[in-house]
Formats: sequence, structure tokens, C-alpha cells
Amino acid sequence: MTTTKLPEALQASLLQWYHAHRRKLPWREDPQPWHVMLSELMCQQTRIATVLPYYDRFLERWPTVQDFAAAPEEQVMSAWAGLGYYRRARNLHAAAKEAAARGGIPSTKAELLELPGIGPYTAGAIASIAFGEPVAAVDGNVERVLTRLHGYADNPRRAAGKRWLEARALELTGPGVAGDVTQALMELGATACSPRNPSCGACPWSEHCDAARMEDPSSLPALPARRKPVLTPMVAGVCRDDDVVFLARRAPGLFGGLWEPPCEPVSQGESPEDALRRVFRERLGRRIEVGRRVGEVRHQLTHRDLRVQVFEVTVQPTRRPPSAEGYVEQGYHGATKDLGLSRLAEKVLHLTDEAPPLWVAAAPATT
DNA sequence: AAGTCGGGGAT
DNA sequence: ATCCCAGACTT
Repeated sequence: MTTTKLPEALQASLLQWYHAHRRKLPWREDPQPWHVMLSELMCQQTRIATVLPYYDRFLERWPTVQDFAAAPEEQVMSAWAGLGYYRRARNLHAAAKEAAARGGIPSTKAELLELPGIGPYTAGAIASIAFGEPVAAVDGNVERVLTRLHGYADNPRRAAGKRWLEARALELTGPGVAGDVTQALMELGATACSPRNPSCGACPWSEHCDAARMEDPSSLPALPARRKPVLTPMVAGVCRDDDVVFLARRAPGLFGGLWEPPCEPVSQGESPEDALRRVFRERLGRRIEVGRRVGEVRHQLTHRDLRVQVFEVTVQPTRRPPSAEGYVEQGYHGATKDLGLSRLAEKVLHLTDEAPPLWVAAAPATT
């Protein structure tokens, strides 16, 4: 058994393993900058399997970054709906516009860092994979692989840990292999070096790995325990008129830019009915009558446990509201809807009607 | 440094 | 039920 960690030897065994075990992923077939940029933004905090159908749809609809930059934001949000972390969609759109204006996607990590939504990891990933720049790209996979390899027992999420990880990743890459090193490190973390039960027998670094010799390799990385989601009582008001539903667009923040039957938290000591009237008055400047309670929708987020009391409400007017107030009428069919709804909004609508054939949408406050 | 921001698959 | 995923941004 050896404890050496020569970067050259580690790189060689890593690349050999990668060439034998790399998965076929759509953005690996033709890793041009737009493909890599799109995949990396979508993959932030999101599993590959979840991303795949979205990636294919985006690329089919917007084959080039110029196509995407020219798309209306409404279509972007609609296409992103269901993928989560919706600020990513706006950031991607803004970044694509900047890139198109500059004549193309920047080719260095330093320049990529200037684009909205592109941080240290994503900039490193695009620069190395699409342009071959030998830079570090430390995501959750790489963090896990490298803390285990080196027996790094401190919290790697702190500033010192991040600097240390960047340095360890950087010493493993080099000219001509940058893209493969980046993807190999992530591939290792996504397969053999898994969070719960790592398969050290399948890892090319097991002979060099500190964690592999520990009683519990999965004890690294040493991440702080996360807090339980905060129970958040909410209320939603669904106003239907035959085949029409009243929707509003959310401001930046939670579900920012998406459409929904108005839905907000209930304040302390406030009744759901009062909250509903308050929300429609403050957010939309409308008086409503609260009808029957339809039921409750639960929606789990990382930091919140949303419990939404859903009511039928009456808004005047519902159908054919004055265009002067900025209303938009949208046909709704599963294949042609072009408004983005969160999963939560879909649950709320599903509670009151299986398939609303038509939506009327109230235009938003500007976002 | 801590909090915010989705959704879902794996265990 | 719990964890955490090809993280970035705001406070």
C-alpha cells in the first residue's frame, strides 16, 4: 500500500479510468460552447436524469446561443418550468445575450465569471470542457472525491476549504486534458465515489485514498448538518369562470417569473380568508370574494415545508378583462402552453380541475 | 458566513 | 423520512 499522491500519477490513472467508464451524455457528443454552457447551467444542483429531457428540448428549439439570446423571456421561463431554481433561466438568458453581443461565448474562466449565473464551478467547467483551458471546476462531486482522497476533515464549504480544493483540482489538470480531467473528477464522484456507500473497489484511486482506509469513507466530506424545513402556512386563490383561470406572474424571488393562481404566506395571527383578500389587494389591486375551501397542497423545498390552503375566489372581472390593464389570454393545451408554471402551481390547479382548457393570465408587476 | 432558491431520485 | 444533487447570489 502506498500513500503517495503524485498529481501526475493521479491524473494518469484518473484519465485511464475515465476513458473506460465515461457515460454517454448528449453534451459530450459535440461539446461546443453553447452545448456545454446550457448543460452546466441546467445541471447546477440538479441531477443529470432530470436535466436530459430539458436539454434536448432547449437545443432543439434554440440550436445556437444566438437563437436563444433572441428568444422572448416568456418562452424561456416556460421552457424551464419544472426544472427549479428559476433564477438560473433568467441568468442563462442574460448571459446568452451578453455572449451573443460579444460575438460568442467567452473562452476563459476569468471572462466567463463575468456573466450572470456563472460562478467558479460553472466558469471552470465551461472553460475546461469547451475550450480546453486547464482550470479547476469544483462541484459537489469533486469536493467529495478530493476531500476523501486527501483526508480533508474540515468543512470544505468554508472559504479556506474552497481555496484548498481549487488548488488540489488545479494540480491535477493540464494542457490537452483539461476537459477530460474536469469530467473525470465529476464522473468519479457521481459513480464510484458516491455520497452514501462508495464503491472503493471500483475506484482508480483507492490505493492512494485516505478515506478508503477509514472505517467509514462516507464520513467525508464533513458537511454541516442541514436544518429542517420551516413549516410555512400559505394560501392560494383559484378563480375559475368556465374554461378560464385567473393567473398572475410572480416577482423575483421564490418561483420568480412564473405564473400561478395567486399564492402567498399567511401572516401570524391572520386567517386564511383575510390573507387571501390581502394578497389580491396588495399584489394585484383587486377585491375578491372568498368561496369554499378546496383543500390543501403540500410542497417541499429545501428550506421550507409549504402548506397551501386552496380556496375558490371570485375576482371581478374574470373573463375578458380590459386590455388596458395588461391582461393576456392564453390557450392551454399540454403541448402548446407557453406560460411557465411551478410544480406548486400545477398542484393547486390540479386540485380544482384536472385540465383547464384555457387560461386567462393577469400581467405581472415588472420583474 | 449564513440564508435563499426547486424539484426529484436514491437510500 | 433523509440526503443531496455538474451552485450562484444576496444579505
